[in-house]
Amino acid sequence: MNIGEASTASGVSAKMIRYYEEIGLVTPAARTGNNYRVYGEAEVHVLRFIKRARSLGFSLEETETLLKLWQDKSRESSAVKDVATAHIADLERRIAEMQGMVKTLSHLAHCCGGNHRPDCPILDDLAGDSSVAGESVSPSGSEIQMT
Amino acid sequence: MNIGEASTASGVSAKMIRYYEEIGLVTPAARTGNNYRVYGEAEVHVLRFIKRARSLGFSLEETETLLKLWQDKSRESSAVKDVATAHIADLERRIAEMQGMVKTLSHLAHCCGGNHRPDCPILDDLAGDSSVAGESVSPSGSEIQMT
DNA sequence: CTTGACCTTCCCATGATGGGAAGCCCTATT
DNA sequence: AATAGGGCTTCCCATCATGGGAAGGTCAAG
Repeated sequence: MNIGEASTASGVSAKMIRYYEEIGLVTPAARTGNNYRVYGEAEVHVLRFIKRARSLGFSLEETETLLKLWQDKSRESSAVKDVATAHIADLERRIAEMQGMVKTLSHLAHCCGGNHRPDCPILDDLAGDSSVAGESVSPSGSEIQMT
Repeated sequence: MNIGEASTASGVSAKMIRYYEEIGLVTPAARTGNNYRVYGEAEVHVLRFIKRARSLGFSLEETETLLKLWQDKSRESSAVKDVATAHIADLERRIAEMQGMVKTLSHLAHCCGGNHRPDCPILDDLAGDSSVAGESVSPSGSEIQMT
């Protein structure tokens, strides 16, 4: 199997397969006489593993750890679970961060007329004129209506 | 005000202030005889605007748009609202994507013993052996399809 | 006049991926 | 056989926003 076929079979682009080899994530592929990389089912399986880990948001570094654990038949499942748990925590942190942005922005957008007139609470907030609800949408009072 | 003071006053690192100038996000600062950049309140205000926009997750490109709208006294608030609304949609898309990952991972982590034994549903999933709970959580790919 | 804290520009690195050029190799069609 | 095409190789560059650090100029205080 050439790199193109391995790419199709694994869903990983040829560019990335070469890159993963370069950074040592996968072991260098064997070469044919014409210097083409050649792959077998085992290699494609590894590439699909990486693809799946990436699609779950694991970094290449985490993916490498998981890959090694996968290949280590005497691993302890707790080691895998630790990696996953840490990643979940990181995802949740980032989700919360973005949800905070959405909350603030939704509030500001709600307060913005979105019409032909120039006055805009969104710009006011960005400019620091937090007469609207600067710094994280004050939960209690300040239901300011402006149009 | 030198760049260091402007940095402290705005919360934007000196490195980033120079970079913003380089890419044309802010107008080049005036220079003193010794070639030092010099800043006034207006410039610091702009930097704080950028800082705030960045903290709400706007890209530098979006920030530039917002900055121009801010400085355009005859803007229509709808233009601002459009930028914000698009950004909210993008954030929500990314949040949903990450929540999908968390959902899958939480399920897998829940199923994983996390003990000294090697068998691990997390690795099984990554390896494609989705004998774990009949792949109801993630039908092979928590990626969001865009078209 | 030295020391240290600024400032300047310039280059490099990150993470993960894509784009593209130059050149070699193989196969199929003329 | 010659040529066209597609696939492979390596190498360099770009992204996005930020930081690190070197080499050297400048200024104020001791």
